[in-house]
Amino acid sequence: MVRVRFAPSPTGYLHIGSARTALFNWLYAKHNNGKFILRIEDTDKERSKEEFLEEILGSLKWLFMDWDEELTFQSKRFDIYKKYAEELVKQNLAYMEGPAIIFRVEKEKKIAFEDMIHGTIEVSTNEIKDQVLMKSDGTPTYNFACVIDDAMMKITHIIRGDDHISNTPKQVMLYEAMCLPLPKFAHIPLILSKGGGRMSKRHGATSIFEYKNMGFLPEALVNYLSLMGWAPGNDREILPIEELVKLFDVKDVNKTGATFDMDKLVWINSQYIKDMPIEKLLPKTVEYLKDKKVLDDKFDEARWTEVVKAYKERTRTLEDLISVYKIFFGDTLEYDEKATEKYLKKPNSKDIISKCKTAVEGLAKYDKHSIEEAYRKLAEEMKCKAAELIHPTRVAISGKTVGAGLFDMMEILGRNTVLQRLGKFC
RNA sequence: GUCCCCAUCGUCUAGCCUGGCCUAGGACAUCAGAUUUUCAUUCUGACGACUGGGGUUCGAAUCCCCAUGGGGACGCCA
Repeated sequence: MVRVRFAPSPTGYLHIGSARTALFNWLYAKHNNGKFILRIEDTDKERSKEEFLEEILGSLKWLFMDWDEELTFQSKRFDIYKKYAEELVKQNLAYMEGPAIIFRVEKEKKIAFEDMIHGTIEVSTNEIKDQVLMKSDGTPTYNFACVIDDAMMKITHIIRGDDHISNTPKQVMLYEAMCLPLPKFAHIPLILSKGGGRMSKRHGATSIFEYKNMGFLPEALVNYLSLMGWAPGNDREILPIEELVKLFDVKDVNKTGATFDMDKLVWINSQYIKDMPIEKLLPKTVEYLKDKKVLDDKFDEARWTEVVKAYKERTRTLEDLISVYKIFFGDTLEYDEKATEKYLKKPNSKDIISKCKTAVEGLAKYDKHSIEEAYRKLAEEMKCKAAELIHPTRVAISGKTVGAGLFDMMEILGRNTVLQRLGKFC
């Protein structure tokens, strides 16, 4: 039975890199019908905060990563670590230095381990100095607690970032000293930021919830993250999570660091928005607008449904929908300056708009087909292209040159609003 | 500095293990065309890479070595 773990330290929020590590663990567990377990590495009392834990768990849930079994907190296991450390002292494999307990490293030895991604990695113990196991304050060090916990939790595969490669020989020594069974290791490449160097708080947004805030769908983020250091083959890129579970194998993860590319994430997000059925997408848009405090008492679900249908093809992030909401539910419109200049302030603009207005007023039936028909007819009468009517109308009723199909927009807005907005430019 | 890891288009990657099918495939981005009432949609096309040098071999992106470049680790942080 495969048992993997994700072991965050609640000293900060969950960022892209850790989320990807968690995802690879989760995918590996699901693919093998194994368990995905969470261990909270909160040995640093000063820096560990409850709110960070909440944020980390919330982020994992948002990304569909459910975990098995109860959370393990290292802070509750100090006496266990101490017992193991004292045993090592008894065997003379470690020694006391004041209240601290330190592991004795024998020189001139080779420590080798098998990595599922990198193959054999070998290091001389000459590179490793004696290792602190228990600190003077009675808390265990990372490398020590990690080994004991992984063994006690019967973790079979340790999938973690490349940056832990140099910790591994130290841990292997401890496994051997305590006669604990060695798990399999897989060190996955780090995610790098644009300027080179690992993703960090300094380089752009890294908290998972920030991506939520920017209007990304968790489905899209999971999909994108899975493609950082791994590829399913057959040139496939858009894969639902079930498909990822089916195809993922940690052996196929590559060794090279991957640079995070926002453009591609945005593109994947747009694909998810475009292809998501309206029933599924709608609640997500509503929740997003609520979170953003954009949704107000003018909201009308039936109308919003029509809006989303009309716009989803060209929506890249949920954030795009904020300005769209304002067009359909706001009182005052924000006009794009260049657009007004081009379409509403020309000498003949007033004439065009008032003719359009008259045409809309004269409509027996108000729906997109009738409106279109009227516009085409009017263009014919005016001996001009329909586009010459359409562009000014679009700017007048939405403030923008871009958007969904004009006649869809007009139908959704309703005759009164359209007339009122056109009236401003006659 | 020492040790470790890595090296295919600007970016993510396929191919590498098991050398020939690679005049190196796909995607994002960029640019150009087409369609559309607009484009932030869609479709076409263009641009664009095996880091360098040595081997091994009839043959190397693929195997080996060196150099270079990038990343990581060297905490009583995790």
